[in-house]
Amino acid sequence: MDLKFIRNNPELAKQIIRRRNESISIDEILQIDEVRRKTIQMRDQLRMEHRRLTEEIAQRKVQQTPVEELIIQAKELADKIRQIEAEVKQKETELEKKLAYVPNVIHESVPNEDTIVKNWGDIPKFSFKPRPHWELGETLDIIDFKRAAKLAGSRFVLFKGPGALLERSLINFCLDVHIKKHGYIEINPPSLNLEICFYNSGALPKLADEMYRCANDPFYLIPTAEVPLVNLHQNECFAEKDLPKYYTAYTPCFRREAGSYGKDVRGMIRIHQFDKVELVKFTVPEQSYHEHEKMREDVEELLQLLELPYRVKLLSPSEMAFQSAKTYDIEVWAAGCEAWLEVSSISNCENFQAKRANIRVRRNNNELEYVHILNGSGLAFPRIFIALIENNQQPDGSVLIPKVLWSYMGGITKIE
RNA sequence: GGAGAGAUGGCCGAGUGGACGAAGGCGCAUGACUCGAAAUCAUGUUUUGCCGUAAGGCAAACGGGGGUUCGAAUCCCCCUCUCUCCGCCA
Repeated sequence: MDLKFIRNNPELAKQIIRRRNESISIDEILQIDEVRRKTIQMRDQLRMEHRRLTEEIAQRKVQQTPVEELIIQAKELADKIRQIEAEVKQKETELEKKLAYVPNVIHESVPNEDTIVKNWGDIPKFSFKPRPHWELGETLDIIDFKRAAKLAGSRFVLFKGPGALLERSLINFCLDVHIKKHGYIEINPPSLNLEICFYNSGALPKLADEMYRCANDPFYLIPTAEVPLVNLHQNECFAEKDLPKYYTAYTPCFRREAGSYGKDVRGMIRIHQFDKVELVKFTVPEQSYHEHEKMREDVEELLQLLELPYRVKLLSPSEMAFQSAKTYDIEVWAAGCEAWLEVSSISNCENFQAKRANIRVRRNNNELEYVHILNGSGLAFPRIFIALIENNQQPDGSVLIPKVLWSYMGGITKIE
């Protein structure tokens, strides 16, 4: 929601804030905006007068008639303008600060409660009690939490031998499907990004506590490749024929998990650094919901190829990310933890990020318009790794590798 | 890290204090000419904010920020990025 939207639809804006469980005050914003506009009018009026004076001075200089009196007048005016300019700037800053906390609109198809819209695959049955990944990983010597803790403390993981290979294979497999089959362009971006990029994508200011910040440099570690991918085209203007644009990137993702001390403490369901392949699309507005469904299919296809049972959840407004207008979460079943793990979140952010990052499209009719930007995980790995080894474990403690990964695993079909 | 050069509209490129939102060229759009096209000619061709139902009006912007001045693309300071050279390094 931008300022104009709020100004034209104050009641709707308030309703959206309520439904999303946000707390920013629309009335306060409108109040500041009104003062701001009045001040701008005053400023522009004075500037006009000042300009007239300046032009008069220039003319008189040419005609060599005296100008001292005019200069004194202009000087006074200039002082006054400087004052009012400062006021305008102050109001604008104040307003900007508030607007930074205004979330995106909600798409009409979003329900009030989280809704499961699809189930795929059968939950695996076992003749024995399936073990969780932290046990399996230790027995197979492919995950080492103790040594990871030596390096980085709790909530970090370290893959070893075939485990490291499996993680790497998963990454490559996902990238390859997106690149070769779905037409995404691979990007390998910096993992440290400038503050402005986080603001543009919607991570800042809201999630400041969730991110790692560099002490001596103006960077944050990215919590997702959504940040660099969305910002690739910062301050750019597409030609309509160049859209849609599909990007994918593998990056490590860093999250402080500040608000989740008691949650998912065992294993690697929730860790500070994890691998993820991300998808981002830039589209014209009228295509974005179609592209949103397509992106979801792209992600689902990976899970089907990996033979992991999953369900698709359409999120309610209070569960959606700040920048998203509509989000699907995809969750896989992990037999050892006996839980559905979120492995992808697929969002249409409409023009929210495009407005912040100033990314537009020159339409065929020559008009300028903000693009729509979508993002989705495809996929988030340690959790895929978890589901894979937990679901594919055998009575003897070994783990079968799905067929699609064999070539990536150098022919290994089983970890034992 | 040190030294130097640069950043102007969709692109190239001029502009060292007032007549510059910005010459000239290219590109693009529309029109004329043409059976049609090319060439040629003519006209047009940035964005943002504020006011206005609209037509339109006003203001701002020459990498970003600050300063000098009645007046800044032009002078001064800081920053960013690009290029060249030196140092260092996977």
